[in-house]
Amino acid sequence: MLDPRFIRENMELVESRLKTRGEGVDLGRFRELDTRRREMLLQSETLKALRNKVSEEISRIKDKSQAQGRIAEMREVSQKIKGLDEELRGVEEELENVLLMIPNIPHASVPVGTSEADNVEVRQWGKRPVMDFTPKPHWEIGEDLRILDFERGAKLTGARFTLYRGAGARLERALLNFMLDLHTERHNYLEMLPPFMVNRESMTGTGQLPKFEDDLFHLDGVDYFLIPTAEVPVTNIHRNEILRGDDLPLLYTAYTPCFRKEAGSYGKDTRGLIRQHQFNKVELVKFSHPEHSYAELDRLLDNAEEVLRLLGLHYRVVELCTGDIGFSAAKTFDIEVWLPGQDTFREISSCSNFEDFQARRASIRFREDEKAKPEYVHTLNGSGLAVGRALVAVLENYQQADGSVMIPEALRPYMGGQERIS
RNA sequence: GGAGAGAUGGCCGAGUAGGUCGAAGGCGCUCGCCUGCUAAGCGAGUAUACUGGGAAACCGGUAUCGAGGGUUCGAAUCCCUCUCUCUCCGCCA
Repeated sequence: MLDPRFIRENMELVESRLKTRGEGVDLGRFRELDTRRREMLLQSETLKALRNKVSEEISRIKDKSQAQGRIAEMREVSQKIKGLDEELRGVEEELENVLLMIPNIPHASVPVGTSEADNVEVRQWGKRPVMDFTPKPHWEIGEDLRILDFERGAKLTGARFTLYRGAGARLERALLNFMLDLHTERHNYLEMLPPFMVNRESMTGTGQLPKFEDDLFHLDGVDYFLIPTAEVPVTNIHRNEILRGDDLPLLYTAYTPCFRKEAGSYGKDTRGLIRQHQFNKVELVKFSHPEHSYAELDRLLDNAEEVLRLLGLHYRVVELCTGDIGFSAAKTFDIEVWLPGQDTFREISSCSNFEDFQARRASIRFREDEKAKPEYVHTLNGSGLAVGRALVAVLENYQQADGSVMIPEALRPYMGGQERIS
């Protein structure tokens, strides 16, 4: 959520900055409601001040029969207040809804663009593996080795669900343990294991709601949602809290499955593991001092890249343009891993600084020191990494001419020393 | 799922015949005094949000005692609903 006061005072600026996202945001409604709200608030509060004053006078009168006139008067004042407050509540509710639907303002450094095509490549690491045979896509590798079973996944649940079998299941587990160990032991993140379903407040805090309810799985009978990313529970750990400035930055990592309806992606990536309704992810989340959040973003991105470097996987880093960054983000870098089986780079991590956008929604603040006023923290997060897609990358990059797959050095301790899947 | 108890400020904890309670007291914290240093002691201060005025320092108003409604001139205190926590029973990994 943007700061309403900031919008009020910088209407044109906000409107033009948001326009670069490609969504026309009309702030006229905001201005109308905001003005109306303050007018009504003033009226209501003036009457309340009067009532408080007179009520206090009444309390001092011993003989209440002397106070009948004023009591009657206040009865009317109270009626008026009640009416005003009711109307005010309606206005505030609508204002809140308007505010919750306004996306974050992109950081000044974000390249302006309208689509994915305008994203800017920042760097590449490693190079494409040399293969003297035609590389297979991972779904073929997985089926041939009988470690991925798409048909039975579909039987058990439906499209976009997969059964991992044997070494496939273990490879997935190896990857996520490897990632968690790296981030906790080498990068100083604190491991969390949060609930995999959360309530509406949490989803609103990070920005999934109210705008993207269609993308979420909702439980029947209780108002809970399956999390689409660990970002939601982990960021909301500190919802409605005031943190100590000394404790910042807080670095958390968490493995969770992620559940997404992928509404609107019908027909896209229908084969293989790329786009599933359920996938595993190791997430990195930071609560940062506002002044250091961009330095923290660079570090977070590097922490995520480190996973790929240790796995020896070729990748590139892309800076998303204004037209492509997410609703809540002020700036985002994607990491895309090379997939020989598909002859292309595919997103495997997305690292963002949300600045105070989520912090304001979720009311996550800190005090610089004991005396200081609370300020909003900056929240950041990034995948470190998407485990399913990492498995895809391993299969496709380490496939051999004979159909087997070499296991990257770094993962072997997690595979009981196994060097190859065949 | 059944029965009961509870939810007050950073923490602990008073406050139920409704008014002077944003809320006693203690702890913690901040500043000052004092002691050669430390501890102890003494004094003052110590919530948040919105809002009006002001360049600002700051001054004023309103709200907040789990959340939401109700009764009343007036509610932390009375009534209703909900949420959460704890205890016991049942069920269960």
